[in-house]
Amino acid sequence: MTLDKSYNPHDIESRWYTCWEEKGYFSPGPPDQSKPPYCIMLPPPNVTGSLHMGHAFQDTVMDALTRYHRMKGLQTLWQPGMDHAGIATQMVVERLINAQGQTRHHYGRDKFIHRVWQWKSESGGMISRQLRRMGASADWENERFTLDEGLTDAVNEVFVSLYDEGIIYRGRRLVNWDPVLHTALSDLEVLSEEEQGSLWHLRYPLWDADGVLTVATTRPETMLGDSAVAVHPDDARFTHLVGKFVALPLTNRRLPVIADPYVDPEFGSGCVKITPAHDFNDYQVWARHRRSEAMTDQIHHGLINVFTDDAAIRGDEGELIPPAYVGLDRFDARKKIVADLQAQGLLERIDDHRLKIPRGDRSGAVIEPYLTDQWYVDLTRDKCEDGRPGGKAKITDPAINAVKTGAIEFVPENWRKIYYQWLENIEDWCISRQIWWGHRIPAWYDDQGNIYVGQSESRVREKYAIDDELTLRQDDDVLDTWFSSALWPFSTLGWPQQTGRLNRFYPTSVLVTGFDIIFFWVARMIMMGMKFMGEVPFRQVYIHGLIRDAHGQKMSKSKGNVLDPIDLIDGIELEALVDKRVKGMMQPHLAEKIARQTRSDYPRGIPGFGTDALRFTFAALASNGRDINFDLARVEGYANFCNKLWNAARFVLMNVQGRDCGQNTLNMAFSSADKWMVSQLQRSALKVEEAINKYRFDQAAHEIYDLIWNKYCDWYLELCKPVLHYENGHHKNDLASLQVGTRCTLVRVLESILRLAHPIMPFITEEIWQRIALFAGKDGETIMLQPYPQFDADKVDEAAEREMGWVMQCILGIRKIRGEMDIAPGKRVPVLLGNASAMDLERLQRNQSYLEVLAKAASIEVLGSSDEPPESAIAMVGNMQLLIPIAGLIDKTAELGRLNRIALKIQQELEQVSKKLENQGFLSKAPKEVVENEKKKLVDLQVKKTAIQEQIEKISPR
RNA sequence: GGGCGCUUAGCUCAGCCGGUAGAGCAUCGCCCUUACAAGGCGAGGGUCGCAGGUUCGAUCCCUGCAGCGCCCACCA
Repeated sequence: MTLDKSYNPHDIESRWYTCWEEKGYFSPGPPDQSKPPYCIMLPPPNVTGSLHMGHAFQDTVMDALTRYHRMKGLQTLWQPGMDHAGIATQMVVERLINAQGQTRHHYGRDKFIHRVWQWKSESGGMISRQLRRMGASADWENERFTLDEGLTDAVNEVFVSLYDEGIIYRGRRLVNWDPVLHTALSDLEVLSEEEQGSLWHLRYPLWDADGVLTVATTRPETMLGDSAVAVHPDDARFTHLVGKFVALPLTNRRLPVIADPYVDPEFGSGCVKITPAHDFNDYQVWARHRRSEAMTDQIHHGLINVFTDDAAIRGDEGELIPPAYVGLDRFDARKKIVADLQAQGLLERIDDHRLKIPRGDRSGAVIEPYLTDQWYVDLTRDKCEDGRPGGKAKITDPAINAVKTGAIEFVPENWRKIYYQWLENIEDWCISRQIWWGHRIPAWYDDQGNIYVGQSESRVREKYAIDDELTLRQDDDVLDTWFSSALWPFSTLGWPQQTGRLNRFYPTSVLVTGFDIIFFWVARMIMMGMKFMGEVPFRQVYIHGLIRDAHGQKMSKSKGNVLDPIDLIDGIELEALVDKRVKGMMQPHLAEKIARQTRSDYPRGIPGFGTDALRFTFAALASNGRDINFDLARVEGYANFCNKLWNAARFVLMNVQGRDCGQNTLNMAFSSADKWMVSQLQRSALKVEEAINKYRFDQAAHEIYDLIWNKYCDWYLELCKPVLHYENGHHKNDLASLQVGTRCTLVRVLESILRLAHPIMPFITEEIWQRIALFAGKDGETIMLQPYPQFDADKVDEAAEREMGWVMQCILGIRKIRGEMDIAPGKRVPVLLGNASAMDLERLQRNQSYLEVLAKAASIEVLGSSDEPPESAIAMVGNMQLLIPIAGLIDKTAELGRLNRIALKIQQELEQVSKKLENQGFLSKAPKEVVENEKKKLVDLQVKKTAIQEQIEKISPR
């Protein structure tokens, strides 16, 4: 049972993960009714997806929380699963079959869906395998998929119930239409970017008079669907034309000139063409004027839709659309229309113009506002005046209140505001998609177009008493993927069945997610949770930042700066990394640049750091919810940290194996160092716990790092050495009696540290724990199920802390002189103590061996008040002087330089402090402790100053 | 147009209730000391974006400005 000479993450990680999973440690286990359960829902990744840095980070946080609470003894569930990701997945599979020269229409709906399922079973589970590599202790036995039977039941149940209540409705209006994917999208799936475009100034001739009215537009091709021209009511340039008509060029229609405050007189020509079927604003203007007398012609025409599903000019609007344009794609139509207008002298000019172009988030296609029938969730009840079916209050209200009342808490808090703003300005949610992969809308139609909504066709026939003779046809559309995601916190737990899991784990404890899906997902989960469970879906929402590269750039394929978490764990050769980064890159020059950059950034590829190092890095970088610049150097540093822990464990094992380390001894003696170490452990345990409770994983990680490296390794292990190896030193008798207590402390503190670090670094802590637990008097199958270290005030020992503080100051003082004087570390130096108090002498008595070993002191002599010390280098510990004689050891000039630097620093501080103390305002208004503190500082500095000054004089050449 | 955030060491970031600053990495010395050179010991490095204000005292609170970033929104 020894540890390998060096830390090798790879074999221990796969070994322990398999063991944990097989033994069922990830499942929640039996409930402890005395404590509340703890539950986290994994934000379901897309089945198409593979693990990226954002996931890896998020999973680290969730797993750390899960392991922490499990160790705290709570019944803990981390619910995993995957999302069917309708559009994304359909696109992936379509691309596959396109490569074989087929389209989904060759397959037909059923066969295509079958093909997608087949694809899912072949290559869908990659991300869950990768999650396991991250050490995720999720309840895999109950993994769910949004298209599972149970989840589909939940979706149908919710849909039907909201429909029956009038909250879901079907309506014909403008939607965001993706002409490439041929589907409607919700507002959220449309991203507007500023792009360079033009503003065309078009002349519309007056109908009954000479002259023209110039309209400015960014979309000249939609003019075929114009219904009016609008000006501002107060715009004196045009008041005489309001109520008159203009001729729509290229057609023989006349359009009314209307006045509407929507128009900005300052912009363009001050006249706007109103094209209600192709612009959301125009639609509203039109709606305001549709019943006016001027619009009489237009009522006859209705809304003129000029596009097909592909955004080409349509031919079925009769004579409204001139045949010359029919069938042209929108961008070709634009060119032809502009050219034709120009030929007729109706193009006044073209200005360069920057404008926002809406694009589909998946296809990148320019989105068209398009008039179609779609299904909506009503989120605006009290804002709309048209006659939608009645119902209760808006379902956004309880969602807003859940946060306002504090039932749900955002961490960090400021995301609340963003959440409110969005929910308060929301439009109805378009939930139907014209694709095949997803939950088919549970609505059926008869030949008359009547709508019947129910869980299934048979339920519908029953519910509406429809005869079997009557043919019903199910709606072809599927639901927005986010509709099913919105139900995730309760659908995965069994709803609509009232299962034990549902009762036990809903509401869940915390949702861990990125700010980018607050709207897509978080808000909708809260809405649906409040509606169907009558209770919040989670009590806290921890919002984390985005993972960027080391210099704050977003990671993206086209920038070639993407890191794959699995590569950081396993390592990757340079050539493989280059291949990966340029594969599928369309622009060759970009590929070349990325390849060059990659070769220079990672000349030897990326070494494998192991999962624990990666996880620790994520934890250490996770401060306060802001974006995270991921620096590879940090992982390297934390891999070294793992190695440090590993070697510390080796040291401990070497010293406790086969020896008495206190398992059977009752009355052990403990040294001050032992007590100090135990005391430090308490303080750290408290800080780590507080940090985790605040989601400050950076603070938790730093505390653990500091405890292990600085306190345990650098100080405590070194302090143990004189005791453990006393045979080689003096003070034999004193130290021998401490050996058992030291071994005991050594191994027990290590064992506690492992438990403390386990939520962040599960693998290395388990591996070591298995080897040392027995020596620490622990048994158990796994560290995973051991109790988390708890702060114990009784084990805080302030006396020991003071004493060790003194010891450390002595050691540091001597080391400082040694370091700055370049005295070889192996060389022992004599040390003299001047001006030592009785307390100093007592402490020396108890701790002399530490000074001898850790500071490499050859001898320690106490000077009497009348003794004249030799020329020495000096360091101060309180009022006591540590002196190292110069003779033969130290360069006098160098020591003088050092002393002068110290003197200067003291002088500066002294001036600051005395200035403060001379300030009457400070003395009278500052709190007493602060003043006292400054006074004490002043005295200390003066003592130090005098001693240093004397020393300078003493060794100065005269 | 509205909202949010950021600016601290060469780099990446902490910094609580206001008492004039810390970490990791990088840099520079000295060391292969029997856990660890993936290491040890030591050192240097900051006008806390700028300008005001409040205060005995401001990196911290307030106001303004500059720069950077993000989110939302219907100027054709």
